[in-house]
Amino acid sequence: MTRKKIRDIRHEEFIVAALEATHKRGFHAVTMSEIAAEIGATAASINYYFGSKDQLMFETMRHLLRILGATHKQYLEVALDPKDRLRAIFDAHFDPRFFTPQHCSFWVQFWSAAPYSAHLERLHRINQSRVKSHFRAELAPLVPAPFRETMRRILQSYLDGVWLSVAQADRDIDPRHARQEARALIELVLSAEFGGSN
Amino acid sequence: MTRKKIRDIRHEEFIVAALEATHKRGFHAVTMSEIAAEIGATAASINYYFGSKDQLMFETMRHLLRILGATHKQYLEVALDPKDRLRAIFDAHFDPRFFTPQHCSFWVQFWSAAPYSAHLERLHRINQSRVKSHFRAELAPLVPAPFRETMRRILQSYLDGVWLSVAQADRDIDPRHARQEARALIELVLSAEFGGSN
DNA sequence: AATCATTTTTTAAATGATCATTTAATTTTT
DNA sequence: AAAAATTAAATGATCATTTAAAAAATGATT
Repeated sequence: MTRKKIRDIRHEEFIVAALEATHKRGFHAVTMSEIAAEIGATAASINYYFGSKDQLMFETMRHLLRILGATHKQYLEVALDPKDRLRAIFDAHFDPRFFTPQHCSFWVQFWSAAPYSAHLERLHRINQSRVKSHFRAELAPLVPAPFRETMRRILQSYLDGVWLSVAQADRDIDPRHARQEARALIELVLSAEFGGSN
Repeated sequence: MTRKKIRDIRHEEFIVAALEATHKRGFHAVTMSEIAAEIGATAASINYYFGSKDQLMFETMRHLLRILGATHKQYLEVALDPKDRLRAIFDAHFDPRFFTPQHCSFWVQFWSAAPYSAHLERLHRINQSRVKSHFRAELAPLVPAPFRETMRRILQSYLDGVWLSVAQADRDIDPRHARQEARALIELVLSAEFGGSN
């Protein structure tokens, strides 16, 4: 059978611990000991498994990106038309598995810090261009080319902004509501009178 | 004459230095010495004038908020109709005096860190409720009550999101363009068919 | 089952580096 | 001369990381 290696178990445990501890104490303030304490371990063992604090944070973000990617894929599989495919991007980001206080805190703080670390910035660039091309592809059949980039930037900025709000807890976490609101924005964007007839 | 006190001169110099150094090195990574070096001073003098690093950062954010408030006021004074007043919020945020790489970096990183400090959080709450009530007031004559909060949250999230993008430098700083795009979004929001006819 | 050598995992303590802040003295201004 | 501004150096605290040793798991051999 697929008996899990200790290495894999700890890897996952520490990532969950990193998310929880970062949510509690902040991305920069959180210490190795605090993260380790979440699962009753010591700081040294984090280095045994991850090599460094930075690497743990890096792996934690990759973990989030994997969840996001898998969720997005699921939604795309059941999408019936172009509008569904556009919604799938928001549905994935606002899926209850992904859209949690812990994930939002980590997400926002990680990306804020990314411009100051070559290692993190690489991840940021990769993710950013991935999201950008998804949006472009889904908007292509829905929005005329001259307006497409404007609409894409509006949607992407909105998406980023929701996280910032949530991380700052001036808006409750409510995946269902976040989705509804995203759909309202999508309707606005698609109902725009694009230059011509009406 | 209004001869400036040394105290006031240094106060402003250090705030500019904090913005510049934070932009270069990151909100948490930046050191007192680096900030002081921006104006050829030493770390100790920051404490002489501000008492602590935290307090300097706090005062720096208040400085940004003062600029924003004054700019907003100017735009409101020349606004002719409700739509102009709504635009004024975005115009102020995207004014060239405010919408700079330095300010964006500081702004985003400061607010990301705010939930983890009682001192900073207070400032955040005050500012957040100020912006919220501005949006509510300006949307009141433009959007029917049942849709107003949704539209407000869309606009506010968008506003937050633009900063996040800019701080991450995957979008160039271009105040004129940012304004145009905000106006496009305002048009979308106001052209929505609110419930009734269709 | 039991033993023991080997490997893997874990930890306590040491290390070393970095900083914000304080202090006491010096320089500059008034 | 007195006050204000500035600094160099000391202080003390915090941490990530390393090291060396201990504990736990593994597995081969009886």
